[in-house]
Parts: sequence; structure tokens; C-alpha cells
Amino acid sequence: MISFEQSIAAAVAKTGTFLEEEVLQLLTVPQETTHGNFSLPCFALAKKLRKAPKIIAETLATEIELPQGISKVEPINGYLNFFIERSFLATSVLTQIEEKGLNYGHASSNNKTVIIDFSSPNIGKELAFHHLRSTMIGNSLSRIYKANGYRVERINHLGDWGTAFGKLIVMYLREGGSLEEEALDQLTVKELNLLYSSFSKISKENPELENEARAAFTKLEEGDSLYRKLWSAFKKATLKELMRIYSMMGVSFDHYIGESFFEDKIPAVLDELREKKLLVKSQELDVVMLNDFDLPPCLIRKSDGSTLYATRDLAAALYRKKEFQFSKCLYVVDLGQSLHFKQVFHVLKKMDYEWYQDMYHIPFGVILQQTEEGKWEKGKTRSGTASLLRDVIEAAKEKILTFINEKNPELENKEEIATQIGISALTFNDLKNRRLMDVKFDWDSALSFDGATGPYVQNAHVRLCSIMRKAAYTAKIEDVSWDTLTDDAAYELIKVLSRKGNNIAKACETDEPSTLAQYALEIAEAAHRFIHQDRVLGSAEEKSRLYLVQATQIVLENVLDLLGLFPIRQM
RNA sequence: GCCUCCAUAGCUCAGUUGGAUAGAGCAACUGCCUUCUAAGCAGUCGGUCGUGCGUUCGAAUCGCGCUGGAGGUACCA
Repeated sequence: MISFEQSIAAAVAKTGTFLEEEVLQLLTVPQETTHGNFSLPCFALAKKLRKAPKIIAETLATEIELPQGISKVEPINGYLNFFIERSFLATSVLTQIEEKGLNYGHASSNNKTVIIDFSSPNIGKELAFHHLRSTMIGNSLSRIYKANGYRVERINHLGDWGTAFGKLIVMYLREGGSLEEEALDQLTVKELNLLYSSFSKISKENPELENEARAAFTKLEEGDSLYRKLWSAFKKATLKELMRIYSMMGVSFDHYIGESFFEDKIPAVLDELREKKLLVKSQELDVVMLNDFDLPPCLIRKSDGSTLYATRDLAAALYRKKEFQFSKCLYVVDLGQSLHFKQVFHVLKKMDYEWYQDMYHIPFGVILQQTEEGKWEKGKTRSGTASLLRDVIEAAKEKILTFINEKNPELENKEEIATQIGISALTFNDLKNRRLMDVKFDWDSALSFDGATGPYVQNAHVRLCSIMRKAAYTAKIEDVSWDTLTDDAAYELIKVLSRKGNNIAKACETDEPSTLAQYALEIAEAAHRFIHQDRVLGSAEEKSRLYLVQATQIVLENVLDLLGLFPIRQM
């Protein structure tokens, strides 16, 4: 399928003024609808041709042979504007949707593997509200990359190793926790979370507890059987709750490979670093110096010999490269850790691994909540001001449920739908803006059905489905009379649908789900306008309009899916 | 101190591989429901794109300086 851009470029090139690639590069989509569908600014060549841009555009307009589907060209102020014939655009777009269905706008397989490391919570802690960011950005990116032809490996790099476990073990034993199998099986994350908070409380007055915790971790690393037993019980309890929340959110992983998995792979990494003469002693610990990149040293091993975050990430990177032969590896982790990733990637570079440049940190901003004084603040796990994700989801569901009871009390599966709308609302609120922006979370604006929200977008989908359901038949493309889909509302909607592929590609190139979130809003707005202005059922144009409704529903459903929102059909 | 990120309407943000008169939503105000979910649509009001200089035919967008905010910066992750 040749795109409009390509055929315009070919037609312009034929006049001998521009090269085809130049046109493709310069061609823009004007903001003003009166300026047509595509616009070619002729300023760049003015100097070379020694002619005013205005003249160039005018000459081009008379010389160009209109490609198929372009109804007219118009030179204005040095721009050459192209107008697509409405019925031609309708035919072209809707035929493609008919052929590709949900995959319309997707790229074909490129035989490349991308690894997406996301969510990666710590074992022993409950998922906090801020974990939503990595989880939902990563989830959406996995879907977007897949739609772009990549093979995707979703990895949950669980924080299941480190001094934190020393703390848990110390507290558990101190509080006389049972060592019986059965009791260990019954452990919940909630109880583990409590151990953490009492640890930080008690250690304030008894600082030696910190040393005890460190020692306990060392003992765990050495393989003490009791400690190992406790550790795996803690892990099991946490995973149980994690899986419950992930499945509720519609998130899944291909691999759960925690940090502990790399425990026995670390000596080899240390050997390799030594062999390559990168490991040096500094202030009692082993580091890799990175001054040649203007970076502080990367800490590899503590003075007591135990490992650090960076060490495990190095081991994980080497393992992933070997195991998956990825062409890209993404780490969806908050902005605060950018120095860490920069260091790890540069250590790989110093180890002479060319693929260090295929490693990408995909940073994002934090979730802020407004204080009573109106200041935006970050919730802190330590001070207990951070909300638990499950509580936030539950609260969102309750609020939506109240709304449903008011508006549509007859709805079946109210509870389930309320949960799905609630989670989608939280997700959309997280994804609608660029990753790097902090999310200013506000209940009212996140859960509102008005404006740039999940419920608004879902509602558009629901209304389309509702029309389809009431029609009780499926419109066929053969029955579409293309001339009836040329009024402003239908035309604007079709134009929006035509941009799906470009938006998916852009979202993928920039690792920005927000591109698709904004696009979902555009579809919803155009769809609402269309069904408001052009009555479908019972109208003379019913079959054609119903077909457009069906096509829009398919596009919107897939875009919602790529964002990780639930494309519900009734609400 | 050094490094990174952010600054666009009263509020929350799009727009950033340079293109025409800078766009939405919220809030406020005004219309539109016997008609496919008014959970909607249409309209009014609202701007020194933080600031100065530079590059360019053309800058919210690129470069440099400054201001303000957030984060990171050796034994947490």
C-alpha cells in the first residue's frame, strides 16, 4: 500500500524541482484544516533555485500531475497544500481496517527481540501506588513494541535479594515468628510490611540492629538453611499477592527472574572484571572507575564482600544478552536511578561489549499528591504516607461503583466493570502525559468522565458498541456508499483513524505510551462528534455509517489494549 | 559544588527530527436531551510559550548564559 506521502513525493519529484526524499522529509500535516491534508513548505530550496518560495509553490502547482486520491493542490504563501479527496480517503482507510482488523496500523515482524524490564518490586513489601508507573508504562510499551513487529520478553526483575532480607529475618525471629511449615505458608505480605516498619522504628533507638541485619544478610548469602527457608517463605507470600494484583490489572510477565537468581553468577562477573583489569580497590571496596566518562565510580563490592545493586544488574545484563540475544533492552525505572544505569552501561562498554548501546534506561517521573496546604508532594514509604496500590484500586472501584449505581443501576457485573473502569482510569491518568513529567494525582480529575480521562475514552468505546448491539447486524464493506462518509464529522473521524500506524510507530520510537493516550482521546472525541452529528440507526445512510462505527470501534479497542486499558463494551 | 530532568492560559497538560493565526481538558459563563449511554455535543472567556542573547528565510521547538522548581551525587535499591 503506497501512502499519500509517498505518492505526493513521487509526483513532486517528477516535476524535477525536489528530490523524492526531500519532499518526504519536508512534508507536514498542517494544523489548519483549510490548509489541506499535507503541506510542502518551499522555503528550503529558495536559495538554491534563486526564486521566491511563493513562485516555487505556484510553479509547482501548475506543473504537478495530481496523484490518485488528491483532489487539488493550492499554493499559499510559499506552501503547496494538498487536499485529499474525501471519499478516496474513506475507501483507503476503511479497506485497510477491513483487511487488518485489530492489527490495522501494526508493523510486520522484524525478527528483533526487545527485553522490557518493568514493575520489579521488592519482595516483602506491598505494592505501593507509585509502583503503578513502572508497571503500566512497561505493560503498555510491551504491547506497543509487539505491535511494531518486535518479539517481546517481559521481565520482572524482583528485588528478592539484599540487606532488606536481613532486616526481615532479624525482625521475624525477634518477634518470635513461628518456624513451622504451616505457619510460614500462611504468611502474608501485610505481616511482612509490618516487620519492616517495626524494624525502622526499633532501629532508630537501637542502631546496632542495622549491623545485625547486615550480618543476617551475609549469613543468608552464605546459605544458612534456616535463613534460606525464611527467605523463600517471604518470597512466596509476596508473590501470591503480586500475582493477584497483576491479574486484576491485566498485566503479565514472561519471566520472573529476581536478583537472587544471579547470586551464583556473580563470581564469574567479578573474575571477568578483574581479568579485564577494571576492578580497583578504593576506600576499602571494589569499584570500576569511570572518570573517562565523567562519571563517579561504579561500586561493585562492599567492604565486607557482599554484592551491590550494580553488580547484580551487570550479571543480569550479561545473562540476558546470552539468553535472549536482544537487539534492545529497556529498563522502565524511575528517573532517580539514571546515574546508576549510566554507570552500569558504561561498565559494559569498558568490558568491550558493543551492545552496551542497546541498553536503554526508560525513566519516568514520580506520583505526587496534594497536601492540605495545596503543595504537591511525593508519598514516602518510610513515613507511611504512601498509599498501597490495592487500597487505591479499591477506592477507585468504589467511586466508580457509586457512579454506576446512579446512572445505570441495571448493569450486570457491576463490581467487575467498576474495577476495570477504576484501574483503567488510574492507568490512563498515569500514561496520558509524557513519562518524564511527574504525575499530579487528583481523585476527581483522574476518575471524572469528562475531559482527558480513562472513563471518557472507555465511554466512547461503549457508545460505539451500544450502537452496534442495537443494530443487531454487521454492516458489510460492500454495502458502504463512500459518498455518504464525506461530511465533516465522518471525514474528520476517518482522518483520525488514518493516523493509527504513525502514532504506534512514534510511540515505539520514543518509548512514549502518552502518544497513544493522546491519540485515544482524539479518536474518542472524533467518534463522539460523529455519532452526535450523524444519526446512525434509522437514517438513510445507516449501512455506511454503521460500518464506520464498526471500524472506529476496532481501532479504538486496539488502542485501548495497547495502553493496557480494558476495552469494555458496556458501562 | 557537580550532574540530570522540568518551566506553555487561573489549574492540569498537548505541541519539541525548526514551518502558516501556539492547541486541548478542567474551572467560570451560554446554548442543545420524546431520538443509537447528556457518562455527550456546540460555543464564550482566557497567552510577554520562565528570562536574555544567538543561529535561521522562519524558533515554544536548536545553541549559550541566567532565574525558579524537582531529583541524583561511595558501601540502600
